[in-house]
Amino acid sequence: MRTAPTILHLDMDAFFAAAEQAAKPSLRGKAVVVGGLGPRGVVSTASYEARRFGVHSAMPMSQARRLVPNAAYLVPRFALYRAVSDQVMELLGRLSPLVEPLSLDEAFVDLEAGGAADGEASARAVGKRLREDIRAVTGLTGSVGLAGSKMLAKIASEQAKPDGLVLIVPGTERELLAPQPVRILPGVGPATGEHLRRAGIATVAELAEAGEDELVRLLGKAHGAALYRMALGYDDRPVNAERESKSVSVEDTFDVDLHDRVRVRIEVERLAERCVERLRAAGRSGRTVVLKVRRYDFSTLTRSETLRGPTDDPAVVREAAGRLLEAVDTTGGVRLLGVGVSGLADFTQEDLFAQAATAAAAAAGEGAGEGAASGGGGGGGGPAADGGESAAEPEAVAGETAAPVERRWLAGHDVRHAEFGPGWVQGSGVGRVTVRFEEPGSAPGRVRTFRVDDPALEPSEPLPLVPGALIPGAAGSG
DNA sequence: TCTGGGGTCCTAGGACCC
DNA sequence: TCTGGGGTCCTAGGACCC
Repeated sequence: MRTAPTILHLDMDAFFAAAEQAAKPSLRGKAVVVGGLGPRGVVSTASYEARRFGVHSAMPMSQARRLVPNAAYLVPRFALYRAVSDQVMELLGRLSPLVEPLSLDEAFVDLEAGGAADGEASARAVGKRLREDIRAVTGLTGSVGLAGSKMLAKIASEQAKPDGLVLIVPGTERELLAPQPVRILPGVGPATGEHLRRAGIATVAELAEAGEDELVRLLGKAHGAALYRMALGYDDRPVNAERESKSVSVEDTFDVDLHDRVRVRIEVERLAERCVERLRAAGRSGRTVVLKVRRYDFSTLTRSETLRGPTDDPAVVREAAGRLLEAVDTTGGVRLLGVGVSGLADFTQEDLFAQAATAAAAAAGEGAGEGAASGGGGGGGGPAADGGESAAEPEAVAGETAAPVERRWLAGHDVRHAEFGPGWVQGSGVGRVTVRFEEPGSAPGRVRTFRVDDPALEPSEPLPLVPGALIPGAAGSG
């Protein structure tokens, strides 16, 4: 807890939907819903225009379509959101070395650590300037909360939404929180809220009155104690810029339930491979393999197996996941499968063996020379040291690009036409693809339809939302 | 056309060790 | 032989968040 409101929380407004509206001028001011478009999709983000009709995150897409049949429905384009997120995080990094991203569109910043602000006036000025910079660089709006703690800064940004700034003056926390419903506190969701309601606790004031012992009795040791402190407005968690991920997982919900055991097995193996790809891309390895199964009736179970050492070997993870599957009853059908790896390390067991071998060799007085790749902090992604296979990667891929693969025109994705220029796919089917020709910063554009195999039409990368603004990592840094 | 995907943290019981 | 406790690891599930 500090006496100056120098913890900043930034939350971009309706981030995915706003990014799509910025990318597609014809959607500005219109209801836009981003999420899964399959039969079992849910809403990721709805634009404020769509929220007015009751659409919100996590709502089944089918329900959203009933509420707003005329909205634009789009799949998420994470490459675009990540690029915009990088721009925003770069701006935050200019304020302080202590930036803690919570997701693509949210972060805490410790303004004191950066020397950017030391009191109410300077903090407010920094927040105001940040919002202006974000708008200038990304074309999007973000809301800012400023307070003396993470919890209050987050509550402040929520109150600031959309497109605002709220500063909570230190010392006023308790009176501000007291009349609020308990659900305002982070960590109080539907279950805890209901639990407390049944105990006659509806507001933060009542939470504080109940006392720590009572809350621990109701909710358990950690949760009860944490909630009591938060109810008093007390929160001294530091902004942590160095959080490392603790697990990696992938999962798929199928459009229709899977019944065929062989098919289930194949899907599990595919998921294991995708999971390992992500693991390796992050330069990590893991010891515990987790299989997740959601059955036809939505009942969900997990089975896990801890290996003797960390691995990033697809075969090892695939086989572990396969063993775990054998112990699961899938009669009735499978709705979702997932494979995850936790117990992450920066080294694999093979690395350790290699290290041990190197050490042993060194001890034996042999190869004193260069072997010592390892070392502590190293990012060094290098997979196993042993000779072998490394040559195996690029050429197959290179060859494939040249071949005329069947192109799929994904709704909402960017394209470029040799004659008409940049646009995006509005829809496709029966051999035709409909494109709207517009781009960030342009006037709303017109629609044209082409044959799906029109050679003048090609997929393209997302364009910067503000023409001319630099997307970090795209061109040379400068 | 009910209910995504990627995470974090906590609890609780059993095994095992001291 | 009985009694007791503490700590750590593993597994499974649940709540919560974006």
